[in-house]
Amino acid sequence: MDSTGGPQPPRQHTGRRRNAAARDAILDATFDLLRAQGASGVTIDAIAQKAGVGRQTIYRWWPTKGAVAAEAMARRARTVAPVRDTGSFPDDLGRFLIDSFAGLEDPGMQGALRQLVSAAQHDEHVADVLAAFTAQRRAALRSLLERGQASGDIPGAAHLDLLVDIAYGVLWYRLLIGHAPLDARAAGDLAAHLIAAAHADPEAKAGPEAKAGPEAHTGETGPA
Amino acid sequence: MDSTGGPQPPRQHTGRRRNAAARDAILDATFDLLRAQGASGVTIDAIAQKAGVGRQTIYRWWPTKGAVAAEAMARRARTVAPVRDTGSFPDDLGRFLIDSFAGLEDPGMQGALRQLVSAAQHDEHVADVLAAFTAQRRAALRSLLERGQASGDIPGAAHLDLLVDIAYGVLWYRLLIGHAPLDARAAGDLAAHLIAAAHADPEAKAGPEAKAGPEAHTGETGPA
DNA sequence: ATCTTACCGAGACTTTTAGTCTCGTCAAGT
DNA sequence: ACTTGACGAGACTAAAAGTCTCGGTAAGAT
Repeated sequence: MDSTGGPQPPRQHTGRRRNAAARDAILDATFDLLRAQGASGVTIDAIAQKAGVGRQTIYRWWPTKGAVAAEAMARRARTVAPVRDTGSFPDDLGRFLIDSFAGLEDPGMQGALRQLVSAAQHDEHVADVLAAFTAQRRAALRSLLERGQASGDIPGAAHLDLLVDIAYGVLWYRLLIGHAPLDARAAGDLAAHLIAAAHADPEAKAGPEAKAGPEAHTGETGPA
Repeated sequence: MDSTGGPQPPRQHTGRRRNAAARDAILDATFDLLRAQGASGVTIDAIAQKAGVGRQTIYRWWPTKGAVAAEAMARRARTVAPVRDTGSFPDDLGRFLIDSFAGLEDPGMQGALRQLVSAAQHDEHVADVLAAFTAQRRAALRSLLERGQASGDIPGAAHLDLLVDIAYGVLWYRLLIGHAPLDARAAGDLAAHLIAAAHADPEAKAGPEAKAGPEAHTGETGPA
């Protein structure tokens, strides 16, 4: 525990300017608590005490506890799963998914991400952060798939958005339900599936009213 | 609101036997509150008042609030998405997915399921119910896919478990993030994808260490 | 140099809600 | 008739979010 900040490091005031050190201490303490003790350990009191900060200092800069936790998560989540370009699209795709899954190896990180989704369901601020984060990840994967289209590894007619949702759907579904592992083998299977599936005719024989008429979209994206 | 039970229907005691009517009233009230007001409206007080029941009566039969909510959800969720057998596997698969997505049309039901996942992350009883529910749904879809294998619509070498996770992964991912619709068109696209993907060689060209040997695991895959 | 402003840590305070405890009541089983 | 155990009601405790106030302190303006 205490991977970054100790319980109560002494710190100077900065007068009438916002204290960046206090801000960092709060976010670090929040992330550490989230990883170490799960959501139940993250209370405003605990954050304030671990960061060596008054509670009001937290509420001066964030509207709710969820907003603090969301920003603490988002700060760390940027470093995971870069898009690479080795020249081989299948390699790049497989590597991207393996990296994405490997970023979840730490049980603390798994728990933190689960809590992020959980909190997003009843805290608008968290929902915003989660939406932005997942959108950025989808965009990263989509850009990779578009490169695969350019190189001919994926046919131009493929439904890239569906492929992206399939990849992240499997990831989040297994993360939240926990019925199947998220290891390198799963990432490889998934990469193989995406490439193979894209090659199959995307306009293949569909179900009954698969090509549903204009009445299909109920009202764009649902609530939440 | 008040789709099933009114606020306070008078009810008789049953003496030293458990009152089944009280039990039903509690579960109905919980489900109605969940649909109508979301998770924030579901308090033990509100359930007890709406059901016309004492709070202790709730705690006599369920260990936590989450357990009540989970059982209330599970009671209703059984009716959705039956597996049909029309003789045409593609039709049956498309119909199953359309039914599954249609069960989420009601925004109240969407919210209720989101709350179920959310609560499962910090309540063991809810997690158990959610695991059992999702496992039952996966088994239903898997049995359908196995019939597709038997009929030759899906090759025998396909990874059925991955296909199942893809279908439910897309469903839950879109439900929880809310970036894309869950309508009949999406269900049709998904059904077409599953059939087309299964036809592509499942042992197709994979990523870098897709068929990972023992050394592929960077640092042992995490638990979960 | 002094004054004003705004942040800081601390802690008392309010409010909400989960969960416990107790009590008088009432009907089923003996 | 008597015992048992569920029932409705409500007081009670505990935990935690969020608000309010206070003395202290340093940056920036006069």
